Formats: sequence, structure tokens, C-alpha cells
Amino acid sequence: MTEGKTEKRSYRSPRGLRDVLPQDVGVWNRLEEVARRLAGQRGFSEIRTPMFEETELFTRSVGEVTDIVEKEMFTIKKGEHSLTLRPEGTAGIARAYLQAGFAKSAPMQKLFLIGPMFRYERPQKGRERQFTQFDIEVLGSLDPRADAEVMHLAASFFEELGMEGLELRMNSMGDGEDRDRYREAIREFLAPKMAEHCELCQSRFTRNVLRVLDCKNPTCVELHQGAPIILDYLSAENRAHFDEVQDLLESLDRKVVVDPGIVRGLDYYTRTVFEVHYPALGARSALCGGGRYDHLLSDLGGPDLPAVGFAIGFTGTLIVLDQLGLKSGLIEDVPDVYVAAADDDGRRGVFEVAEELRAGGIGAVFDLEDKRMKAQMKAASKGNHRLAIIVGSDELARGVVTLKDLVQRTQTEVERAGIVEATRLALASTE
RNA sequence: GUGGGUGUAGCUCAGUUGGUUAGAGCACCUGAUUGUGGUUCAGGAAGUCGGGGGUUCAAGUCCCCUCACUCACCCCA
Repeated sequence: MTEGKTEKRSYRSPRGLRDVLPQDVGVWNRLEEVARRLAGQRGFSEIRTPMFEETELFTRSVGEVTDIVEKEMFTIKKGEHSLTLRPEGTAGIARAYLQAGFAKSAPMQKLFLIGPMFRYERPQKGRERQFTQFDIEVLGSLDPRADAEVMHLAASFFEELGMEGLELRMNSMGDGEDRDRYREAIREFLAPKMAEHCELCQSRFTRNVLRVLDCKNPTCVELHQGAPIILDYLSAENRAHFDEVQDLLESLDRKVVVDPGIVRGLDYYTRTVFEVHYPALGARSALCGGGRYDHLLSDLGGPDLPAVGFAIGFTGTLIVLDQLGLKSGLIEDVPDVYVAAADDDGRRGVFEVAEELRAGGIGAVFDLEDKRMKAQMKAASKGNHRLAIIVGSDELARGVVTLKDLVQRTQTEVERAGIVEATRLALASTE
């Protein structure tokens, strides 16, 4: 606590956090509007969970041996409590589902959430420390139609925004026994080569074998050539599920690319995993990632109910929309009337007229900067208002106001008393 | 965490081998038009040249450190 004059400095938003300025809010609203509409049409209900949760919720669900938990969480310690800003949406939704008793009262839930997530990472293109996600979750169903429904919905979201050339990639992570058998096969495959792997791989080998294959270290990638592929280990049941999801999507004319390389970075995934890519984006082309998490609810203390969902990141979506020139064309609604004061006597009248119009349901603004008449007219025109109403001592004396059509560039005088009605008429004629 | 690039007016940038008061366009303000807008013309305001240190008679320009932004790797939405 210093006293006296403090040094003058400027402030910036924290690293990796950005402002959405008024000129960009239109696109954001559009993304949310499309998300809400598509979700609503399909019977998904909106849910809003807290921005932070007990840290343990994430270590349990996302997995201790994941980048998210190992190095990307914003954690706050308050006394005994450890709280973490949510790095993703599914864990919180699953927790809320159990807490609300849905597991017993109404296990089948289709839910969606739109909101900010937080990860402590080094920012770069398409990656921020606070980012917004659109999360979709179907809880309580193992039906392959649920998988296909959410996958189709993910792709539809982007298409609805005008994007083309998307790629839907999927894989299966198996479940239970086949997952165990695969894990064993990987362990056998890797064991003789472990000495040559990097430190991270060696640590993962004992803690979570499957993630060893995730390593991008060139030496390790080389060592992984010829590693067993999980699709060869699927049980008949899981194989049938995998095939059925593809069939369903093909019946919607939706092409799916099977990509055995998709191993999602979160431990809770089982069976179906998928990503929606926009290949032209390059480095970070995945706009959406998702899949099944059939044991997450049980891992969090609930019954063993299956679920499937995805998360779409707005950051990447906005970059693509910008690249495609689809961000423009969103005209912001602006008040119809600019009320201008011709002189100092008019300033009070301007205030009263504006409020009278607003009370009558007409949008109106006026100058708050002591601008001269000319500057006010300039502002009216720059602001894209349709009408200007001019109030000055001359008008006040005669009980009228000047009504000017800024588009047609015509003007008339109308009775001050009938201003709302006259403005309505003028607006109707310029429709 | 590891590399690369960039930091000059609100924004986009120019500033030549270091050399007098640091420039342009856009935006902003004023006037031409003493009560009327999108054009034009004239004028004006606006910069600790990211910050600190060093070399030099002289640094926006060269060197070192630092911070910020940005791109890529890692990972991921």
C-alpha cells in the first residue's frame, strides 16, 4: 500500500484473454443463436453450471494423467478448499445431473451448455486461456442413434453458419474387456522399446499406457510404427455399435472418415470418439471434439449410465468464419431516431422528446457531448439513424419540432404534441 | 515448457549507411456554411519511437537486458 502519487501505468487484459468489442458481438450472438436453435429443435435443454468446481471433480473425470490436469488448470486455494476454473464442460454437467437427482428421476437427459472455459496454456492462433464452448450431452442412452444424432448436429452447426468442406472423423476407443485387451497388447508392443522413449513416455507407460501413443516426439513416433490398432480388438458388440453409427450417418448422406489416430485427450472417453475438422485451417483444424463417456457418471459416484456428447469451440469457428468472409452482413440494430438540439435552449427539449419516443416504443438517442448542431447531424448520419428530430428555441416557441428523413433528405415540421404518432408515420413511410 | 517474428499517433504503417523541431493515410476536432449530415477545401489536436541500460559529439535507427504481442512446436475447443 503505497501512499501519495502512484506511478501512472496502463492496464491490459490478462494474457490469453480478450474483449469482445461491440462490433464483434453480432457474430457471437449469431453463433449462440444457431446453437440454441439447433439444440432446441432436437429436444436439448439448456443448463448453466458454475464457472468453477472442486478441483477433484476434474482430476477424477478428465484424468490425472492428462495435460489438462497436469498443467493447464487455473486453481484457486481458499483455506482447505481447492477450486478450479472449469477447463471443459462435461464434468460439471455430469456433476449437476447427479446432484439434481436426474439419475433416479429422469435418467434420459439431453442437455446443452454455452459458456466460457479456462485453460492455462500458451496462447496462439485459435487457442486462448478463456474460450467459449457449445457443449452437447445426451445422458442415459447407449443407442447408436444418439451418437449419430450428436455427430450430425455438430456438423450441421457449422453448415448452418455457411461453412463447407468439413470433415467428420471418428474412431472407437472400445470399452471394458476389449479396451483391457488392447491396453495389454500395447504394453507388450512397447515394453521392449521403452528404454529408447522420452521421459514423458516412460512415465505414461506405467501411469496410462494408451497415452504413450499420443507422444509426438519424432523418435517415439518412429518407435510406434506398427503398433496394434484398437479397431482390431473391439468386441463384437462394440464393433457392431461402431458400424451402426457409421451406417446411420451414411443414411443422412454424411460422410465419415475412420481415423484410428483419434485418441481424445481426456480419459473418460469410451467407444465412439470423433472430431469435426476444417482442413484448410491447418495447424489447429479441429473445431469440435467429442464422443462417448459411458462410465463417467459412475466414476463420479452415480449409477453406471452411458452418455455421449461434444464440445465446439467458438474461437476456431470464428477464425474460419472470418477467413470465409462470413462475418460481415450482420447489421446491428440501431435506434431509429436521433434527436438533435439546434441550440442551447433545445437541449432540455431533446431529452424530453427522446424519452417520450422511447415510452412510445420508438428507439431514440441524443447528444451528450455538447456538440454543435452540425456535429450532431453528422453523428446522426454516421450512426445510421433513419430520422432526425430537431428541437430549438424557434420550434419551442411555436410548439413544433422539425422532423427530418435522413435517408430521403427531406424535412417537415410537426406538432410537438403529436410527435410520437408523427414519428411512427414517418418511419412507416420510409420502410 | 521450447523455438521464431514483431513492438513508431486511437487504427494501418513509412522512417534510407545512426545526423537538426519523428512523418503519411484513416479516424477525431475546428472553420468555409453565426440552426442541418454522408462530397470537397483549409486548418488543428494527438507519439515518454514498449521499458531499462550501454556505445557515440549525436540513437526510432547499433549492442545488451527486460516486458508485451504474435506465430509455430507440445496439447487441445
